[in-house]
Amino acid sequence: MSLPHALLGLLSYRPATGYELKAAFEQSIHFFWNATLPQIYRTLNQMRERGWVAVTVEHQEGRPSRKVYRVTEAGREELRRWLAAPPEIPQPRDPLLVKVFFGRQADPAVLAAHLKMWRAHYAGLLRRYEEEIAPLIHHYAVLTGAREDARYWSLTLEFGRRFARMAVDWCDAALAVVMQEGKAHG
Amino acid sequence: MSLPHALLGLLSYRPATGYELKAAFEQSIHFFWNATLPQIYRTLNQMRERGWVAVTVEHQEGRPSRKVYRVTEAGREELRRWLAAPPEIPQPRDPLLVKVFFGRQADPAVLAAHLKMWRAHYAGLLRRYEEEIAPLIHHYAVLTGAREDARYWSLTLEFGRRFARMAVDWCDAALAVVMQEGKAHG
DNA sequence: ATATAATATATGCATAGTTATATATTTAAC
DNA sequence: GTTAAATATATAACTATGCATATATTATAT
Repeated sequence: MSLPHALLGLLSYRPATGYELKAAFEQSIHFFWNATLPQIYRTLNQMRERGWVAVTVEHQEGRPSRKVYRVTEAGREELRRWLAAPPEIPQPRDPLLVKVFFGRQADPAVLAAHLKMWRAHYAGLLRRYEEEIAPLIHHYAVLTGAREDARYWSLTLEFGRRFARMAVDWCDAALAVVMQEGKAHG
Repeated sequence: MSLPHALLGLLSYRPATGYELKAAFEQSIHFFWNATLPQIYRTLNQMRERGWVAVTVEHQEGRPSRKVYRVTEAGREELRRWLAAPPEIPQPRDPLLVKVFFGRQADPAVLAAHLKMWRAHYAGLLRRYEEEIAPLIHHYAVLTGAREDARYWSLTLEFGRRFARMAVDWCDAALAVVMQEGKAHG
C-alpha cells in the first residue's frame, strides 16, 4: 500500500490538513494513485498512532478547528526506507479490457460506443496534462524553488502523457476492428 | 467490480471448476484483471446465490469431488447486460510512479535500480506476449473454432503490447534523467 | 523411499477501498 | 432572502482484496 507513504511525501513539502491533502492529491498523485477523503482521514490516524505524523489543532474564532498534520523524524525515516524498497509491480485492473475480451458476445455498436467514450477520456486527459498539469509543475517549481523536485514530477507527467497517447491510438485501432465487425454482421 | 462478469465470460465458453478458472485467468484475463483462488471460490458462491451459475458435483473414485460450474440463462443475461453497460474509467494505481514522484528524496542509484527492475519486467512481458500469448490465441482459435472471439482477444493483447512497449521506452527516458541527476549530485 | 509440485476446495483474518451520512461554517450566485 | 458550492472533519456500513492456512489426492522427480 502506497497511501501512507504518498501522504508522508506530500507532508514532507509542507504541513497540511486532511482536506488540503485531498486537494493536493487531485492535482498530482491522483493520476497514478487515488484516495477518497475518508480513506485519507483514517490513514492519517493510523500514521499518528505509528508516530509518523504529529497533529496541531488550530483553534479559530467562530470557525471549526483545523487539524494540521506534520511529518515527524520517524515519518521522514519511514519515507526514506519506503523509497529505497523495490516497488511492487502493479496489477492492472481495467474493466474496459474485460469487456473487449468478451466483446464477441456484445453488440458491436455498443462496444464501439464504449471505445469512443474511452478515447474521449484519454484525449481529454492528454489536453489536461498539457494545459493544466505541465504549467502547474512549472508554477510550483518557480514559486517554491523546488526545481529539483520538479524534474521528478515531470517524469510522472511524461508517463501519463505517453500512456494517454498510447490509449488514444489503441482505441482508434480497436474501433477500426470493431466497426469492421459491425459492418460484416450487425 | 468485474470479477463475477469475467468469470461469467470464461464459463460462457465452457463449464469449469474454480481451479480451472484460475488457470484460465492466468493465461488471459490476468493481464488486465487479477484474482486469487480464494476470491474466485467466494465469488462463485455469490454467483450461485444470485442464480447466475449452477453447480454439478462430480464424484470421482478415490479423488476429491470436482464442483463444475456452468452459466445459467440468468447468468448469460447478466453478462450481456454488463457488456452493454458503459465501462468505468480505471483508477490507475502504480507504486513506482509514487516513488518517482518523490524521487528527489531518494538515492538516485536506488531509484535507477527500481527503474531497471521495472524495465526488465515489461521487456519480459513483451517477450511473453509474442512467444506465449499470441500463439496461444491462435491455438485456441483453431482448436475450438472461436475465430470470431480470437479477434477480440487479440485486441486486448495488442493493448498489452503497446503498454509494455510504452513502459520500456519511458523507463529508458526516466533512467537517462535519473542517472544524469546521480552524476551531478551523487 | 522421500519430497515436491500439481490438482482441488475451501475458511479465517487482516487490509484496503467505496458509499452514505452527519455536522458546521463561509462565500458566492441567483 | 435563499440556494448552492466550497471548506473542514469525521464515522458507519459495506464491499473487495490479499495472505496464511487447512485438507486431501495424484504424479513426478530425486
